[in-house]
Amino acid sequence: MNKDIKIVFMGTPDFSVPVLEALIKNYNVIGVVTQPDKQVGRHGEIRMTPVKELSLKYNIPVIQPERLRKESDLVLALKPDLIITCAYGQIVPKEIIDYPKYHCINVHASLLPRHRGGAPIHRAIMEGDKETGITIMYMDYGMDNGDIIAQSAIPITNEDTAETLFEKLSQLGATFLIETLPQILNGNIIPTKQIESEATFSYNIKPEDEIIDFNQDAQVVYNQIRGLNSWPVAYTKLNNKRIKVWASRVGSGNSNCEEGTIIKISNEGIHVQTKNGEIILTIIQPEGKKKMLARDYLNGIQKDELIGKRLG
RNA sequence: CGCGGGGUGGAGCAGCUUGGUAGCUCGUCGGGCUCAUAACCCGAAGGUCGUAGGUUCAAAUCCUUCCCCCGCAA
Repeated sequence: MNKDIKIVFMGTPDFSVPVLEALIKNYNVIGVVTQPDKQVGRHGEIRMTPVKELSLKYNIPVIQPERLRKESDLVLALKPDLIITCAYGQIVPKEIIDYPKYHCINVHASLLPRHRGGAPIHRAIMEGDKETGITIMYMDYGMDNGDIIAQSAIPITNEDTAETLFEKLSQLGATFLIETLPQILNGNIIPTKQIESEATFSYNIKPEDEIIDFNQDAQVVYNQIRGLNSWPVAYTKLNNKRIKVWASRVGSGNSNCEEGTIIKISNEGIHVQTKNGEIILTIIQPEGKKKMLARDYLNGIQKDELIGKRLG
């Protein structure tokens, strides 16, 4: 392996970890850039990013600029020959992109130019895509718009959730990068431009994206629920209290009730009317409770009072 | 000291205000009905009510300590 090429890795969440680990094992990673540690949880503990944790384990120096734009010299001081980014979370400034001899390479979790942006995995499922994949590309100054080096596609099954797809893609990202990197370094690959007219953006999940809209087809509701599992999890409201919905199934029942109405309860869960049929909520989490089978939830309440109620 | 909900047999809950035989819906086990069943009927096992202390003749219930789980906000 090419141990004399000095690589700087930039990444932040769990998704980036397998990619970084693969790099560390095969190449010479001289530094890691990740987001600053931040307060998290109820007690305001400070937690380091998953990428930082891994870096410390391998004794690799970590840089955590608050604003990379203003602290880019910290990165340049490492004199990287190659920079690899993967879900870093900040815009990489021009002076960094232009610096390394072997350029900046980004590992992105979609088949670009589809799903540029910060939430490609969630949105691929929410939009009902049948396939997605990993794109390895040269970074340019815009958002995920650089030239494509290589792509690897995988199917999205109807049972995939954001979590299962995250897992698959982050493993694929790692192996595919290691597989592709030698050819990149040898100059054996001719990058291709992205077709701008086919570009779509997958913005980060906004709070309102988490609210279940029953006024859509059951499959769309289903896609939303699995697309937000296991983070941040879709929710609706019952009696003005939040209920997260972790899992659901498109049922075969139907009624002429208004969308969002609970039309039936069964061993399987809570049947709710959508625009074109029912969705069965199977795993839920009422405010203040742990997540549980809808069936268990139903054991603890007066079932009759639920039928006919509206969610949302 | 950011706001709030909660810890009761294996699961989900009620009971706590107005202290005094442990309740409900499931699950499990046994039996019955049935061609059959996740359905129905009968029966059984299983809980020192998160922890420590206090008040009381008596505490799941009232007071205090601590531990743990969770929702929101950041």
